[in-house]
Amino acid sequence: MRTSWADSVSNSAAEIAISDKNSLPRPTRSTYVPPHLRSGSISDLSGPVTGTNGGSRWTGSDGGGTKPELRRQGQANSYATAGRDAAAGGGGGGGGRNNRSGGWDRREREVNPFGNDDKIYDIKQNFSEQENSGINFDAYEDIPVEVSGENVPPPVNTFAEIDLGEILNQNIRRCKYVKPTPVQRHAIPIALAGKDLMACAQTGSGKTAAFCFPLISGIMRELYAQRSHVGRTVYPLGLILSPTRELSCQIHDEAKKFSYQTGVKVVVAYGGAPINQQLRELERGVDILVATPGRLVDLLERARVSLQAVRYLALDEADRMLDMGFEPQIRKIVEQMNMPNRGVRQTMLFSATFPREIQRLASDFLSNHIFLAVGRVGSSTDLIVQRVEFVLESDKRSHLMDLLHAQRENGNHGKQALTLVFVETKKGADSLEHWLCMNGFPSTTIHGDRTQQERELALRSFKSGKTPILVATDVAARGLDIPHVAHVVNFDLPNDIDDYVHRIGRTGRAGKTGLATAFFNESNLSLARPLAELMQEASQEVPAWLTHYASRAPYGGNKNRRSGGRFGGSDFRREESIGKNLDYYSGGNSGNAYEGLVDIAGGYAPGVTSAWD
DNA sequence: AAAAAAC
Repeated sequence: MRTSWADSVSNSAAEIAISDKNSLPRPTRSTYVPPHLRSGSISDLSGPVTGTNGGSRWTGSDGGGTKPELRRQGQANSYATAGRDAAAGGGGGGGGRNNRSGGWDRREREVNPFGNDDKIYDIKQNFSEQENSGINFDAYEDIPVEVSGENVPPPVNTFAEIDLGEILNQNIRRCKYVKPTPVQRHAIPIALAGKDLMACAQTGSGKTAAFCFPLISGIMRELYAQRSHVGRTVYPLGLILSPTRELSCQIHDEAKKFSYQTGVKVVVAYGGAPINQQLRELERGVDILVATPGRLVDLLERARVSLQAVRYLALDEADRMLDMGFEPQIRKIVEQMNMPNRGVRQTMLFSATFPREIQRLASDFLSNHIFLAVGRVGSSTDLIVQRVEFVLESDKRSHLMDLLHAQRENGNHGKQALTLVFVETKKGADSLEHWLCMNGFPSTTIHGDRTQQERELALRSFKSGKTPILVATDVAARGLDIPHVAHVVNFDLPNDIDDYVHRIGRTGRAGKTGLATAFFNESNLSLARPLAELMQEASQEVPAWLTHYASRAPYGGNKNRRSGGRFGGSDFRREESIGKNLDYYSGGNSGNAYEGLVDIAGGYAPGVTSAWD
């Protein structure tokens, strides 16, 4: 029984894959060029992407003066053919897409990220299993959708409608995805059409796959986009950035599953871990680089990575990536590191929340983008039961203890359900964790003062149930897909309602239900109004005392950018054009499949989405 | 004020 979108493989299988990665046999020379390609002259390398001298894309100095030592693999005929080769386990079929990876057939070298769970070939046998794969798709029907922008491609209802190719389809089946989630149904066709995209979708609704599939598919399709390197500099074609190391790892793990046997190589780079291993991995070739910003800048400054060949840029948790703390770094990476300009590359931004001012800032990186919002009110799903309790600072620990005791007694055979406890500070995390352990609740903690090793150990220990309580700072607030989290406790509430949305989104994933409890007191007054509104929109019970605090809170005091208190899903261009009494889309919108608000999934007539609008 | 992100 699975609860996660991509991590449909059992934890143990995933761990095997991780440990195998460390013992992978490596080619003795990363720059090996197979004999049949050695005769390839440099003039063969002057394609649109790989041409160092005449190539229009590479205008930097990387190749200047030195003789470029580019690898180029045989042209693929079609990836469908490669897929048959791969499925048959056949040896080096000439021209297969898999040959991209370095000229020699490395399929046997590729760790199967699905481990022992790889049973896709008997589709019929697996069909009933798929239907029970733990993804509750019914929970995603009736979902309001807003799309704006020019020439929006229509959504699809099945993966079969999307021409992703046979290999990707096999991986989709291996992941036990039966049909696309709403964000996937809309975002994948938009991305495949080459459009820039800003996409808001609820936590846990399958965003990673929504940007990974088009990236992988696009890289497979582009015959001229051959992987290459100049000296020790590698040139990824796709770049995926995320705000935390653990999230980058998670995206990498999922992307590895999606790209299995496609020949598309995914590499991850993040701080806190020895750089040498990451460098070696990069040297072996990279098509899609998943990274945190700091380590990427390091790699760029060492000239071990160049962004000149990037055709796809995806920012996960994009509003976080563009907030005050990250924006300068992102701007440096995107604007000052030889990355092709917007409009040349394709840019996709994903998040569950998208404050209007961040949308405005993000438009610097986008070219005529399509805005997509998929989700129910509040962007907190109504799969999560939200509770708020008034708890004085001094009572928080004993109150938490009461909750944990009750939970243990109600739980399965006295086993503690996985509980994620968010606190404000790193010190507070350590001290609460220590206190819980002293009081008989096996706990661990994850925050930025711990070593990366400790952080990853904590996460594993929590996932496995060894320490069923994880005390965390906001490092764990976004994106992490931890199956079976039954309860999120906001021991300390965040100051920003968007952070609250992301935190509680660690439960209630993949269509499963979850519980979120918040401890509210007088130090959280600024959150009273947005929290009350959010809960009300999600049809949650709002305590009278909270309504009271909310009514006394000053208007506009918080940076609630939700006009009318709605879920953070509305195109800032639309709002601003309304404000200026201008129709931003007067020219281009007429040909749209959807104009304005259309409920595609729910079967409502247009205009009946007022509750959400 | 706090958190995250390179060495």
